[in-house]
Amino acid sequence: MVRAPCCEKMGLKKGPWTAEEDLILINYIKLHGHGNWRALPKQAGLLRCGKSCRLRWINYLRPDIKRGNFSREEEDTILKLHEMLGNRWSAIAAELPGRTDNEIKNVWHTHLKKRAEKNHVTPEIKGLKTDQELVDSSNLAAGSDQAEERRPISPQQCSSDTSSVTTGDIDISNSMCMKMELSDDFPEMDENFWSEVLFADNPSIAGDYSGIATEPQLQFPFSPLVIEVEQVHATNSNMYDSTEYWHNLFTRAGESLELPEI
DNA sequence: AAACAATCCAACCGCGATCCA
DNA sequence: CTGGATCGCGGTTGGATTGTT
Repeated sequence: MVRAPCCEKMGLKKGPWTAEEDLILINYIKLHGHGNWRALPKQAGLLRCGKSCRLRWINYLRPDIKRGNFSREEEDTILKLHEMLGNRWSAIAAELPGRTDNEIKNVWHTHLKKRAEKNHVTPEIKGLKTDQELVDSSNLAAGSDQAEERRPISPQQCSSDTSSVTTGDIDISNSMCMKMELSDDFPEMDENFWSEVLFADNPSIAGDYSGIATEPQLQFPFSPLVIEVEQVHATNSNMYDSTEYWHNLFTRAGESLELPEI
């Protein structure tokens, strides 16, 4: 059997996803689910192959995705699981809620591999091990040196443990992942934030995201959804990199609410 | 300030597994 | 049972960003 390569058909787009495409995909899956990835792009009106849509959803747009740096605990878990399972990223990801196999794979290759090699506890393991090997490697990992300093936070990434920014200012690490500290004139980030502020016109969308913005520091991974709220149809996604854009957006969102006394 | 190197990570590719007619 | 269609996984790539000289 000869398989036709993915996206072989002419006219299918490749490369980075635009905000509009993200929005189309999110809205389609919200309404119809994703029973058939192959058919999804055609039905949703996306010029992408199903594989690309699936990857984008799984690795980036899913509402339960946890963005930001990996905690020390998560990194240790990855090191231990990799010791036991080898490069079975999906199996490792299954033990880390909100993390994707792709993300774990990336963090392994960029940070943890070096750490493991430095500690001499994580030889490259391919495929399954025997039960006894699993026991042995687990014991080995449990006794490994975990006293290494936490690596510095990359300025490219947003994180739940970055130092706070000036009140009212917005720290944007990239267009899809921003973090801010609340100012006094900003709506409170509680479970109603998504439905009352960002999705006032479409409360059904808010439900899946209601748990995201409940911390004093808001983590905001879904810029396309904000775009929907603003009904902005930009052709240049670079505009979302603008600090001014986000500040104005949130200021306006706050003004639209009857805010409780803070 | 410019050039170059290093790093990061989203997205792609190919293949094996699984489903199903 | 067979084989086409689809899914899911792991490896890899390449553009963007950051750091260094």
